[in-house]
Amino acid sequence: MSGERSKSSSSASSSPQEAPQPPPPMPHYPPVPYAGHYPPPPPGYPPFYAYPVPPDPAHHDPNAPNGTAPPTVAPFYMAMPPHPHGMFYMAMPPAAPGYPYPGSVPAPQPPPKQKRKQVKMACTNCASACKRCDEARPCERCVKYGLAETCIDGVRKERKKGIKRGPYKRKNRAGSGEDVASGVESGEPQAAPVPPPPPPPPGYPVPPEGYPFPYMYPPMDAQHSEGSPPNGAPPVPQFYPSPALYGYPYGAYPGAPPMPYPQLVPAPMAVSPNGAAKPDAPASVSTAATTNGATSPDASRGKKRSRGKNGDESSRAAKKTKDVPPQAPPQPNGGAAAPVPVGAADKEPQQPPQQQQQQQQQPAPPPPPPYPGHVEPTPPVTAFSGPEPRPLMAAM
DNA sequence: GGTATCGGAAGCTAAAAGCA
DNA sequence: GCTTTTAGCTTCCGATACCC
Repeated sequence: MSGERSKSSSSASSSPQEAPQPPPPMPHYPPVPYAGHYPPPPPGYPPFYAYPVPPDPAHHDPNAPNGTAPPTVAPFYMAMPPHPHGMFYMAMPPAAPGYPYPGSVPAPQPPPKQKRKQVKMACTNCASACKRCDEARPCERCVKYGLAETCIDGVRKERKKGIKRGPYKRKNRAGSGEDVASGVESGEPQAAPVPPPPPPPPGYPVPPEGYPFPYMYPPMDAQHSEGSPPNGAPPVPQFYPSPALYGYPYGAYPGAPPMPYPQLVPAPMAVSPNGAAKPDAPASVSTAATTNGATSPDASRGKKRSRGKNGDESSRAAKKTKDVPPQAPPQPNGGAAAPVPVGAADKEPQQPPQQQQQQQQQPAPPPPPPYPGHVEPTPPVTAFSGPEPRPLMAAM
């Protein structure tokens, strides 16, 4: 629907030195045929509507009890106030627990990863093989491979002493109100902090304080702008309280009190000094960006290894036990020197977020009515008596 | 199919630093 | 003293190679 959304939100970091440019023209999206799985909206319903993503059986909650079917969500209509023609800028709101993202983006709720347990001291056989050991002696693996008689504890290397360290930085403890640096130590599920609203796309003014995102902007292009003054004067930027305010996750939920559609609100003229949009930037916030050179867990996966036919313990022993070689089982095969491992060149390339666009092929609304210059109050969405209408945010 | 090899992330834990 | 942080060291996951 709002195909411009993803492009605009990420390009806001463009340098303010660039010359202001008009926003890209609003593309015309042909009406998408109805998907056919859901009943059509009733007559008179607001032009935007949507349905939840059908429950995906592949995404089974591992924490759910066995046999529990994934929750199903009844079809609902996504109400949206009539909006003006022109730029339609929306940013992705945070997810809320229990509700899927409407339409496109799956709510990122990875299952809690179980912490790896490791034994205090692995036996020499397991340690040399880098395999899981257990507390029993002989351990399970040694028994399996007939190494029970050599299954003994290794010797833990003594830690170096006298290592000087600089003054350590205090981490934030829960409730201390200090700098939030950790929080991961507590192990308790914490409410995800609401990210600050992203800046508007280049060329569009920053909304005034108190206007939550997503924002809707009327067109700034005076040539085909219905919201611009007729005398050729620059259009007055106006902000519209987000439709998301009237829907999930900002307040719409089954049983929520109805809220009226917003009125058009003039905003102070505060054109941002940024420049042109960069349409190639993805919309997703790159929280996974490693800024300190730390490698992500996945970055090392899938890496090809050249393995030197062992015998030469140099590489392994050099890494692991520089001075206390484990009592490794005899290696029968003689060894060619291990080639140097491949470098960082074979890191997995970043995957572009294409899934969003695919999932946006969803029930399409009829074209919105012409914008008359202001938003007329529309009956609340709860006045609709369709199949359990639920006002939802309109970011799709 | 199995085991061997091994890079490196994850985890453990003791030393160092900070605090009352 | 105790608590907290840091970092050295170990465990073992997971990928690949090799062998039967």
